[in-house]
Amino acid sequence: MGLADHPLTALRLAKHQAILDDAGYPFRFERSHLASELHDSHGDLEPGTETGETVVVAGRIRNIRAMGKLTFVVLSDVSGSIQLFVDKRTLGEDGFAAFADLDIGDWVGAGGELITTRKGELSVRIDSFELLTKALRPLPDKFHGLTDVEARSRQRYLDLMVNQEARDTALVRSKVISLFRREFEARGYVEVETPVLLNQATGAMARPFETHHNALDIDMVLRIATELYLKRLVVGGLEKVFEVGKTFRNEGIDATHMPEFTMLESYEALAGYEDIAQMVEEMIAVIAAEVSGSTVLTYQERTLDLTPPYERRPMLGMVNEVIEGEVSFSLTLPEAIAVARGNGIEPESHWGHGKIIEELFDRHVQPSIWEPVFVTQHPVEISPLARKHPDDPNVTERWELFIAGSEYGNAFSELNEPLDQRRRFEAQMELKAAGDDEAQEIDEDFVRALEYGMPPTGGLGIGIDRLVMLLTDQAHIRDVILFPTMRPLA
RNA sequence: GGGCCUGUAGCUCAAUCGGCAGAGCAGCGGACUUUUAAUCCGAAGGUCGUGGGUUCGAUUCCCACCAGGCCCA
Repeated sequence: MGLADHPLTALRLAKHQAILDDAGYPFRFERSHLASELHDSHGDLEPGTETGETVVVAGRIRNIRAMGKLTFVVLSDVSGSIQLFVDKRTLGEDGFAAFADLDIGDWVGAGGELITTRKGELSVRIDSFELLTKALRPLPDKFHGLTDVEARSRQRYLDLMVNQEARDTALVRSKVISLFRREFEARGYVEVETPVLLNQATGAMARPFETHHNALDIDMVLRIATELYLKRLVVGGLEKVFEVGKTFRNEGIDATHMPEFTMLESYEALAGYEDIAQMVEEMIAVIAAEVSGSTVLTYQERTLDLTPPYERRPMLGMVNEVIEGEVSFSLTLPEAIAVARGNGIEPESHWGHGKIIEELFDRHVQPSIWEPVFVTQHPVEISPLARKHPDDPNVTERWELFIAGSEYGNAFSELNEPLDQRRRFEAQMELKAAGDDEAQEIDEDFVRALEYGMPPTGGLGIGIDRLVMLLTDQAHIRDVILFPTMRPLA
């Protein structure tokens, strides 16, 4: 149905067409003040004040209260809103009649004296105005707004227009990324960009999106991590690099997963995993304090303390604290499988001790974590890019940061010994052959890079979306991503 | 993948144990120079998600499909 066919839009369209047929719309407009600037500088005026100060504001009409020869308008801009006091005496007969043609949703620029009304509301008593853009469609309900989850995601522009929370979340997200950049740069890191389009998906265990390059006539995949490319840069001598960008994993969608998400990865030559842990807890504390004013915040109605230091606890110990029986690397595989089954997990044929321990952790430990904890010493079997722990060759120098039941970061002392890296890749390929479709493939050029010598290096990955969820008290990843992946309509 | 739930006017929501589908806001006409979701009067506005089936008659019952949500694996 076209705009002309609907009673709510036909009249707006006719007004719009009349403007197009006449002088058209302005290309630019000079505004003297944002709404918030006026409130900040004139917050405490007595009712009935005439400041004598002339200001020019611009924004979208959010509400109109017309009472005969006087109209009150709520005009909102990026900073907030300001009331227009539109009276026939000031604006004149013709201007007042023209103003009556405006609709809620229109963009308007207006100038006049800054006053307060009898009730004390700061207002611009306008003596001139200009329609900047006509809204051809009506805005959502001025009181109830837009609440339908689907509509809010599909038409994010409407969500942003009418829901303050949507705007706040978008701004916090921007701020978080900006602060990470500031923090990394302050530590001497340089921001780099690595390829999104690859011949091979490496650096994580996940299924990639597949695509095709026409000119080269080759199949390609979208990256599932930036890890191996960033480490090539450390080999190249850049020493401290980070990248923040979109990563893609061909998986389902739920409260904490989106196929397209934003990951931050960093690599620092000469650093170990504990150095990275200290850096991360510092950064999270700084960012939380800057965006929410405190390192103690409320998430989903529970208090959460992000004040460092965070606990460090080995994964195996946490698992054995809560499961029936005890799992360890000294068990035979059948014994380990029996422990898994005794705890409600049916191991797949390609699982070893390490995978069993991880599954026990995911099922029985992770959901009950609330305060931040660095879970350390992941099994080698599930950590093909991490360096083995000097005290225990079954586990690695690795941690994952868990908060409120979810994973927020992953870091390790990077495996830099090329012969071991090749063996680890080969073990992954055996898993793949055994039916693990998320096992990694060998990246020959990455191994070759290691053969030129990578210094001891501490690496990190942080899921930006989830961190923003935490800092904005959002329960769903779709609410921190401006345009979440959705099925097309029809 | 399995289970449960939702889809009705632009928005937010009702209702119909199967018989002409309702309200508030928005919009339209009118009154009003101090409103704050303004108020008052009036007249409008619907592919009841889509397609089948049952029935004299379906928004309502049944089936399939589409989109979304919640829980589980």
